[in-house]
This record gives sequence, C-alpha cells and structure tokens, in this order.
Amino acid sequence: MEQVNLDIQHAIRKYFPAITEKALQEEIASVGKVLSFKAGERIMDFGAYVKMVPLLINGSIKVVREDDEQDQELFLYFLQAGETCTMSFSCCMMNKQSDIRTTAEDDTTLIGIPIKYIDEWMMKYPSWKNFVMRSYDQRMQELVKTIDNIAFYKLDDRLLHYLQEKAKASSSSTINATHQEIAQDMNASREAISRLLKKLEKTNHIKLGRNKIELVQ
Amino acid sequence: MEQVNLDIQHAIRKYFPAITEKALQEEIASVGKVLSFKAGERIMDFGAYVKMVPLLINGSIKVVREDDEQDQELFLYFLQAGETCTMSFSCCMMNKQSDIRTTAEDDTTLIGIPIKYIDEWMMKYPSWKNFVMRSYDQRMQELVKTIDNIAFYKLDDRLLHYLQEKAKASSSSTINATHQEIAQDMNASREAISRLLKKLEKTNHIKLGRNKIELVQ
DNA sequence: GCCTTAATGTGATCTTTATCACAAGTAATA
DNA sequence: TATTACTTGTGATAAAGATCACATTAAGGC
Repeated sequence: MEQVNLDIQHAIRKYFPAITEKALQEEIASVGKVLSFKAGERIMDFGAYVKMVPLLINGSIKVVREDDEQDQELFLYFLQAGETCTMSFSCCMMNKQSDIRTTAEDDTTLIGIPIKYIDEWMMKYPSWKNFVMRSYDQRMQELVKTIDNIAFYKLDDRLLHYLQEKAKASSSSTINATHQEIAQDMNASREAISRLLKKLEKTNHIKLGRNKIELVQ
Repeated sequence: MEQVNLDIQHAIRKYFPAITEKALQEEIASVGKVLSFKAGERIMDFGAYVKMVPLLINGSIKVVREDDEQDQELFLYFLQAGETCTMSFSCCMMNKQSDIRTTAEDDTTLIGIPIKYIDEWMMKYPSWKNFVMRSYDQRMQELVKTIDNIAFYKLDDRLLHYLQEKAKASSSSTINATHQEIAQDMNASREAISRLLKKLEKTNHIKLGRNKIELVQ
C-alpha cells in the first residue's frame, strides 16, 4: 500500500458522476486519502477492523468470503472503478470485525474515506445518500447472483461464469491464474477445475496456457 | 390480504424502538396501512412491482429466491417483527421488478409504507436513516450466511440449520411442513430430505410426525 | 543445458446427492 | 367402509465432484 498524490476532485467527477454536490466533492478531497495497491496485495483482511470506506478510481478488487472453521473460501464479486465496498459500511457502522477479505485483483487506486463521514454526509448531501443506497442495492444483487450460481448451477457453468467475471474485472480476455487459485476461489478441487478447463478448451470457449487462460471471442 | 385497524404509533413504539422521533411516528401512522396476511398467503410475487415497504409487527415472512429458467427455488431467510424487507427498498428505488418471492410463514401483520417516504425520511429523520442502514446490513449478513451455508456445508447440516431457523421464525419447536416442502426450500430432492430427517431422528435431534417435525430440546 | 520447483494431466476410487421406481402408511371423503 | 390422494419409506442406479496417487510438462535459476 502506498499513498499517492492525485487530484481527488477531478477523479470524483470522472469516476463518480453521481456525486454531484460541489461542497461534497470538496469535502471528499479534503478528508480522503488516495491509496494505491499492487495487484495481489491484501487490502482488508478478515478480522481487521475497518476504518475507511474505499471509493475505487482504478483497477479492481476481489471480495472473498472465508469459512473460519474449515479452511475454505469463496469468491463473491469484483469491485471496479466507480464502486465502493458496502461490506465496509456494515463493518464500520456496527464497528464489528470484517468477515470478508479483499485483495487487489489488478493494480488499484482508491480514495479512502474515514468512516465517520459516511454517515454524516448521508443527511447532508442527497447525492451521497443516493450513492450509498445504490451501492447497497448493487451489492445485494451481486450476493443474490452468487447464491444463484452456487445453488442452481453446476461447476462447469460456474467456472465459465467466473472466468468471464474475472476477465471483465481486468478488462482483458487473458486471465493470469493457476488452476489451483481458481479452484480456491470457487471452493472446488483443483483436479475438477483442470478437467473442466480442458473441456472448455475442447468446446472452444477458452485457450489454455501455463498460468494463463485466454477467453475465446 | 386484509386491511386492519390498529394503533400504528403504539405498534411502532413497541416493535421499532429504534424509530424515535415523535414526528416520524406520526408520519408513519398517517401514511402507513396496516395489512394482515394468513399463513401461507403470498405477499409479494416474483415480477411484481413493489409499491410498499413492509414494517413487520407480527408473524413472520419467508423470503425465497427463484431461478427463472429452471424450476428451482431457494430459501433465503425469515423476516420477523421489528424487521423490514430491504429487497423491497431496492426494487422500489430502482423501480424494478422483484426477483424474490415472499410468503407469510405464519399469520402476519405489517405496516406498509408507500415507497416515496422511504427516501424522503432518510434525510429528515436520523433514526429512520439508521434503521434503514441497519436493515441493509442485517440482510447482507443474512445473505452471506446463506452463501456460507450452501457453499461450505453439506445437506445434513443445512437441514438442521433450516429447521432451527424455521422453528425460531414461528417461535415454536414444532414445524408444520412436508418433506417435499422442505426439499423445495432447500433446493434438494425429497428423498434425500426424508432420509436425512430419519437420520436426525435417530440421532435424537428431532421427532417426526406426519406433516410435522418436532425439534428436540 | 541441468536441476529444481511449480503447474498440469490423468486414472482409480469414494461420497454425496439426484433420479427412478415403487411400496406402504395415513387422512380425507364419497 | 372403500376409495382416493397425499405423504413417507426404501432400494437400485447414476452423476457430479472430492480425494488420492502419481506421471508429465514447463519455467526459472544455477
């Protein structure tokens, strides 16, 4: 993690057009800290007390749920520029420990807002309130989509879907990951993933390389 | 569904102690409609456009996700007195179709608030804003718990958990349901549920009857 | 170029759950 | 009471994935 110098107001106007009030943009600029993370860097760990809410302006963040008892985890969704982590809201407001883990999927830059403003601004700036509400809605949608996925679909469909999400997150049709990493995200066995990837290659959905998967078309 | 006469302000004070402003209580009383539903009655269907947000004052509501394409569904959680349906918020605000289904689990009474006030009151009444935020957080938590369940646990654990939730929702240790209904909620086969119930009976967790399951202690 | 290490491929076997096919029990009612 | 419609029980079989046990392949460091 590294603190960066950057014109916050400009970034907000560009990536968060829904945040319209000038005064709010100024407040964000004055209290926000611009942080950047290298791809793969841990942003928020399980059990960490969250003190900031991130406004993403670049890159993408992977959000993962972990099962404490057993040693398992499950990918939930990616956050991208223009989005924020509502899980952080919850954690902040309730001042409770985080039960998810976030890592930078690509090199990522974000504006961190100290938690106390989240709430304060809700009553002061309508566009902030709308932004927060819309973010919550989006995340609920994502969670429901995740539920659909694991409840209603089999591993092959889930795998393809995961690959597509991952490609979209990095805006590239090439995915850099090992089968092992994918298996972990999907809470599946590496062998099953390897076999299904082969199948996807045969059906011409992907091209396989070492540490690399290319989405076809 | 039936409209009922009832002292709304009194009910709010009793079941929603977090809603503190007198003026807000009065507004709720003047715009809210008290509705009651019989156990089993459909409250909100998939695809229905939601026009009200429910504040539960009695009974409980089952929230279920349905897979449109295939004919499958999955139980998400129960809502109880003092709670509200944040999924409705999303639907209302975005004015989009509901993708979940809610049915009265028991005889249920609720105060329906026309959607336009949800947003309006957020900036006017701090306690309302807090209530809405807290509701969102609660529901996210529930969704994550649901994900944990289907991702990390096997059918027997999930079944016991489901039975416990269902008993809690009705504040009774006796559950009235057929194996078929349970299987449907859990998106599992009836035979598997029947066999696992037998196993739970043998291990002394439950007592089985026809259309009836008794949780032991 | 050789060696080490990490990544991938692959067969065999085991578990969990779904599916199919009925049998048997119980409630409701003609 | 006989009949019909649910509900539950149960075996046999199948499918999806997990797990185990290695073989093979590729990349990077020396």
